[in-house]
Amino acid sequence: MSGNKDSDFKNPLFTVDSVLFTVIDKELKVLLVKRASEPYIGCWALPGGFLDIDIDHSADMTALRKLKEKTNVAPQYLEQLHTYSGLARDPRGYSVTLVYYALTSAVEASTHIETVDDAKWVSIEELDILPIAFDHKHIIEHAQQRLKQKALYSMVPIYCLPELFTIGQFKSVLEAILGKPVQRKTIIRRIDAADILEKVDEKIKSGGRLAHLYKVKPNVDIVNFERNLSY
Amino acid sequence: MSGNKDSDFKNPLFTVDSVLFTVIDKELKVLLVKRASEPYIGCWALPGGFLDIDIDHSADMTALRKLKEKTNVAPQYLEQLHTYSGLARDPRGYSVTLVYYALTSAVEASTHIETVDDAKWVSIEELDILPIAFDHKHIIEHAQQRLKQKALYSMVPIYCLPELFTIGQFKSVLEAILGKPVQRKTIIRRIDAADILEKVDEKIKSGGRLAHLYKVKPNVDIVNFERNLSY
DNA sequence: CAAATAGTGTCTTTAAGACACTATGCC
DNA sequence: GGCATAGTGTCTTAAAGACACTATTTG
Repeated sequence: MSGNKDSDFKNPLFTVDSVLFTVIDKELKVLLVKRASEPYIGCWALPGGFLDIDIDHSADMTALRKLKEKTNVAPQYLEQLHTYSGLARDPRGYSVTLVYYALTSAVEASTHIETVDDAKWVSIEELDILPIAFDHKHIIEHAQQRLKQKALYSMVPIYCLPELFTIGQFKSVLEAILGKPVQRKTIIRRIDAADILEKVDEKIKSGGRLAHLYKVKPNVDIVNFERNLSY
Repeated sequence: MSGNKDSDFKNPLFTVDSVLFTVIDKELKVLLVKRASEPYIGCWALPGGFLDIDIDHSADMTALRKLKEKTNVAPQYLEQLHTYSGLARDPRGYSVTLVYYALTSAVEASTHIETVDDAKWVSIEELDILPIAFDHKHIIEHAQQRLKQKALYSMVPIYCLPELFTIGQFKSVLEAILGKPVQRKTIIRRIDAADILEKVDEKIKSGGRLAHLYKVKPNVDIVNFERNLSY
């Protein structure tokens, strides 16, 4: 029953946050911003904020808008993770936070991030030594787990890559996400089966033999495979 | 950034709804309740309502509480589906609804439902001919799709079954969810591999040879398989 | 030529699909 | 016995893992 007569409820505060991932130097990174106000002032937190009903057609817009403020670009992939709620998560009172997870290519987003000092890419290991606000460390772990799962059965990790990329780069991204080696052969087979990438008529140097460049075909959907990579 | 100083935003109305599934007579059914007030008075809608910050420790509690009001039992399985938001979904204004999907065994829930006339099990085909409130038809389709996906790679459909059940019943549930036949052999292999069910020392008649009864082992987690059933 | 990375060939392994077969209960 | 459902055996098929092999580029 969406909505009732009796809307004179204490309505909880509703916010939207995002866990934006990318892979830099074969390491999985998360975008965090430094809090400028209490509580948790000076701590690092997920980018996000209040849904503005006048400009955000939906919560997706809120997530994109807040991410754009920090990175100056829209992430290549955005999906809802979970909605967290309760009294204990924020000292100011009962809160409800819709969290997204998102993927972007490092090159596009990083130019802008490097110019500001209240936002940075944080590697997963760094999370243990940085002060993280609210329950955001827990949320990031949850998001990482979900991304890992998604990497096992879909092509979504390509959205951590720039428009043109090589199989070797894709392999690095997958290995950063999964935390374990992946066979080149398996990746090639999946690229073949998914049929959502096309070879670009261009090659790039990579330390050895020149590598083919690939890009995502226009207007393709996410493809799920019937079989996972092994855990 | 969960929360800010400036909480003087027009906060959207936040509600929690659930898509409760079960399988009755080899048909997938959804629990709907008849709306008693405007808008969409007399139409059928998903059970749900406002989060009560005084009694709901989290949104999960809201979903469970509202479902218990209608069925008198807690569903065996509950998971977040998606959060829907926007201006167009409710004529009264901008709304944000966290939707869960849930599974229950028909026998436990149905006794109570049959005593009230504002709640009933609706089969998926019936959705086209019943008047459905808000965007709930779309939400149910989304939930059904997700349940289907989940049935391909996990054991969650067992939560549509009573405590003790046979492989034949499990097969019926799977087939109702997937809308296509499934091999008994495949189910048996999965039960074996998942190792979360145990044979009960009891058999039940089923029209032919007596069937073994199974139950879920205590304190087991959801198991995901590395390979899907085929689409 | 050596080192490095790109890309192929192919054998093994795992788990599902298909389907024939046996088993057991009720009429 | 005959029907219906339970349950097994086993061959086929699909796709990942392992890994050796060839190809191409730079130094």
